[in-house]
Amino acid sequence: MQRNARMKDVAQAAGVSVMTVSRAFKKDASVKPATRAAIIKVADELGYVYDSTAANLRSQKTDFVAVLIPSLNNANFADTVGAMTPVLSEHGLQILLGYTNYDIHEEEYLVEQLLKRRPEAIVLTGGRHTDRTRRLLTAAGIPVVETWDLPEDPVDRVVGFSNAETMGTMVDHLVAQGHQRIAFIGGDTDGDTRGADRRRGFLAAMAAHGLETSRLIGAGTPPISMREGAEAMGRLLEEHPDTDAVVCVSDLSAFGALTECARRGLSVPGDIAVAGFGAYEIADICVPRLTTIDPHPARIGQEAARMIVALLAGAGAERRVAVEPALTAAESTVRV
Amino acid sequence: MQRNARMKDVAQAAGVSVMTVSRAFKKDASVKPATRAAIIKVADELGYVYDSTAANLRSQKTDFVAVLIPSLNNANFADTVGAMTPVLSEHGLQILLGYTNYDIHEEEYLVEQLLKRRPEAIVLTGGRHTDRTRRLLTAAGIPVVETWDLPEDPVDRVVGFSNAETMGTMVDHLVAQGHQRIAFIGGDTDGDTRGADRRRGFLAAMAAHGLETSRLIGAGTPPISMREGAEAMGRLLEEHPDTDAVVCVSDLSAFGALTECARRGLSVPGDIAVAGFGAYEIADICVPRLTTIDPHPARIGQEAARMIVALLAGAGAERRVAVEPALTAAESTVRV
DNA sequence: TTGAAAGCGCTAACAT
DNA sequence: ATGTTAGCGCTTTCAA
Repeated sequence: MQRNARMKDVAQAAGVSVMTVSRAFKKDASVKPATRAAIIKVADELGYVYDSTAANLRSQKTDFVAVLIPSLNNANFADTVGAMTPVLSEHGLQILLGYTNYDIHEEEYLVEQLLKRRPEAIVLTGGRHTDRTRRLLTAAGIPVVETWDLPEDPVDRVVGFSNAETMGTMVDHLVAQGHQRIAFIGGDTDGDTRGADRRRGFLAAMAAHGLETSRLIGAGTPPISMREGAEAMGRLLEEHPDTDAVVCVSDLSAFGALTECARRGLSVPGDIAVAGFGAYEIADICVPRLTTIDPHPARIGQEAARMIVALLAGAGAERRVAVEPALTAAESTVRV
Repeated sequence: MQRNARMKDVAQAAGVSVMTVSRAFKKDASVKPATRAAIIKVADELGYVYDSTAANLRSQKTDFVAVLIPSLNNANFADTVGAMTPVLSEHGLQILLGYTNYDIHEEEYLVEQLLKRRPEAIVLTGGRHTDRTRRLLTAAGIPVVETWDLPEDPVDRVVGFSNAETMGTMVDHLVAQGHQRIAFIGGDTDGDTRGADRRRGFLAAMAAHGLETSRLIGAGTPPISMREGAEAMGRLLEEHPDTDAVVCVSDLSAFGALTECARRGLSVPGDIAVAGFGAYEIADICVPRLTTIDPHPARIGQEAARMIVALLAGAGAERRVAVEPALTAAESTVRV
């Protein structure tokens, strides 16, 4: 077994031309089955490994799809990527993953780096980017899909939902449960643009109900952890002891808030109702179960991947696919 | 701004040769600053984007490091990858990530696919692979780093710890707390080889203490979710009501077990002690806090990345780096 | 400090 | 069903 066999070596050993080897490897129907079998056998013996870097250059196709998410360590985004993978893989496409740490400048850097790899398409999380990012994306001339948002002026295509509007559903639910003095626990900065949109949506919905919007607790720099959620809950209970419900920017911070209540001997929802966002697994198993909003992360991924496959096949695709989030009311806000 | 400018176009527009443009882009000191500035300016105006696919082929370097993890949706592995990223990125290396769904055959497929992309090195999770995977890896002639395990016969290099031996620490701790009738909740299959190693380690440690090893609860196909942990806890309490402690294969299943106790009105650790594995954030915030083992996922990633950087620089590196896990005793197993 | 020639390992296009 | 020729967009190498 010789090191670093090339297609040429396989061709020589099999007594055919390089082109025939190339065809045999891409399952071109025009290669005689016996010839292909012989080639595959020889290639195996030589330990030949196909070199896609050469194919990429010659055919001007990399079969890469660049995907940018805010964080690797987030079940929601993992679900979106997880749902994209089989759809893309089925069409020979491979994901080139990057994570931005919730920073649009980091995103700009990554977009620049990834475009050099000549992906066939690019998927972003969120609808807010630097001007330069937008320029780079537009100039790249490939399908661009923004997800987890539904911006007014998408770069190209969008699959997602309005984080702001969705909060209206949550506030409506809490108000219907009889809550009025409702607080919001979220990030201090707009680094997590989706989190910031949720805060804005919360304020708008409260105002629409004619409710006071002073109970805004900053829990730290996004993403907000369980611990930060717990700390914020502590501050909320001290600064606004008469609060009767709290909406958290995610289920993780909401769970942290729950634990703080447990440690203080407060009953949820008896003393205070707690709601989250994201439909993480924890929401459905913690005690009490968390009222949350399911943004259907896997559906977003699937739709985005389908869109890309269609566009790369030269077929059309909608510019805007709305994936409607669903509120799941559970024990943490519903008094029995 | 013209579409698809090449280096040649930039060279023409700047009135220099392609080679000078190439040098200007890689910050070759031999290019006169003024020349470089002019080239960068022209490139910008043309909307030129460097094409690494061509460079990859010619220089036989992709600057890719392939990294395989069992699942995207796991904070432990995300931490490992997250710690590798900055170290590699600093040296111009980019991660090409794949996930195996805890399946060594899926791993084999991915290794085969990824090697075609000609990565400079490859990082795997775990020390158990198919024979073909091992052959492919060996033949690739690049640094191979196995992580999250400490196999006897590594393919090349290892950074990790013994999942089996680490369980000894946990059993010792529980025994020291006065527990004897200790159960284990883990996967039904060996798909998660690390989980299976933990189960084996648990059995060995129990035997070493002369304790009964019949309380093995299968919680489903790995990875074991919170929900499966809760269900398994339910079965454990029914089948072996006199159990006084339970070790779970991960903090996630352990948390599920905790919630089941809470729903049944059982006190932890008063009625039964519960321990996990992984030092996930939840272990340190749930009520009661979980006794767990911190395998230092970030340290594993950092060491693996450093090893790769060293090897690619032609420097030496240890074949075997042990990262010692640490037990954190907390409320869930310690009676006050 | 810059340039010219050659070529990385494949595949498109055309030929037979 | 298979082969020949040319070339993808860079960088290596050698030269000046």
